[in-house]
Amino acid sequence: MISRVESAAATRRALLDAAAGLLDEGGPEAVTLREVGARAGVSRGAPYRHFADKDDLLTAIAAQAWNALADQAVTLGADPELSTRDKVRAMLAGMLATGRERPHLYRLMHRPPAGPEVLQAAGRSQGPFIAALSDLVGAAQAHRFGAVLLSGAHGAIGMEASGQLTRDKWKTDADEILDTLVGLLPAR
Amino acid sequence: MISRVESAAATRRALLDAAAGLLDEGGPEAVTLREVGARAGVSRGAPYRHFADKDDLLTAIAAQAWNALADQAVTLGADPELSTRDKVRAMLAGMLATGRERPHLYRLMHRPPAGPEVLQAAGRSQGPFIAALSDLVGAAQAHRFGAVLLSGAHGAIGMEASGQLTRDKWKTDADEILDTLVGLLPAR
DNA sequence: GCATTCAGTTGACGTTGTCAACTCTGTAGG
DNA sequence: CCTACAGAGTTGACAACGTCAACTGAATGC
Repeated sequence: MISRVESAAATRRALLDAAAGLLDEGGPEAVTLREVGARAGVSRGAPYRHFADKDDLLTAIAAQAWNALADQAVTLGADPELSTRDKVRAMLAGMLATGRERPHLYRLMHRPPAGPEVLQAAGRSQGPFIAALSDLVGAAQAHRFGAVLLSGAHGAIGMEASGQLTRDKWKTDADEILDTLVGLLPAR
Repeated sequence: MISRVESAAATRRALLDAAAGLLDEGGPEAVTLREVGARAGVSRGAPYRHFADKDDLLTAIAAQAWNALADQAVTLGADPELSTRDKVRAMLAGMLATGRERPHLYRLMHRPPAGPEVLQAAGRSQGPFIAALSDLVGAAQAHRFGAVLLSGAHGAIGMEASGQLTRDKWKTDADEILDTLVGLLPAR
């Protein structure tokens, strides 16, 4: 038997999935509440029972994506097979993979201004990152290194997405930039 | 006496200025062709005499902004008072200033996918940048260094704009990240 | 002087986000 | 078991928007 709250939660998930799918397939302008509702099997007004407005729905998608990245970071941080340096590298590579496979979602995740919901989810993904860096460079330097690494990775992903970072022009790509950035860390 | 082509060019400029102003003041959703026309003193249909559609108008604004940055870079590159390292630093600082003072415009400049018009204007701004780096690290390494520096700067600007790079959380800011990045270059 | 070109206007249409009123159905309280 | 309620979902309506087609008018070239 499906209770009412279960059914409502399922609809909410269906709406999020539908919107994320439309975003991936057709970019931001393809995400219309009417089409989101249709894909989720409900009407155009149904989303307003679960989200304040369209922006709120998009924010929820961004937060969800950040949380998925956070889960991945937590898993990587706890992996005993990986060196600390490889953990850092893998966390940045996870961001790069999102940027390449789901560019519109990636851009949505960095849409300003980030609300508290998104900031918290993003912060959760940065916890294991800082922890790994603390192992390598000490707690005092971890934040400064982290900011440089994260900025570099985020910038490379963005420039690659917009078509500005091409191997043709720069003789390199985002992967190599990640290598260079991680290479700044002491090897331990 | 104002000829017809002069008047048309003036209207085109007025449309660009109006759209850029609306973008700065109210973000992307504040840029409506109706309001752009009103600010430029023409009707809602007038923009279609100068731009294919709204997207084309936004692209023109992005290209214009890149060209302004390119002009600045050219001037900096030719400044005999500045050390090569200071030139590089100043060029990146120019990007940072745009990102802080006109965040919506900055985001528009990096909107994917960048059309040829935007790519060319952006490339023009990168010429002096590469030239300065060649002075410091040699032509062979200039591109690889340039990609890292530009990625780092762009990422820091973007994270600051979205509210993710705060001194409270990272004990640093975009200025210091720029210093760190430029510090990677040999001092000459 | 005349035809032409082209910037600019206006009316219209489809799409979209959003609200208000409505229906319907589990669920809680007696 | 019955009733009242809460809340998920639907539908009609509206304003705003991008865009097109038809139209106007004036500067330009011959």
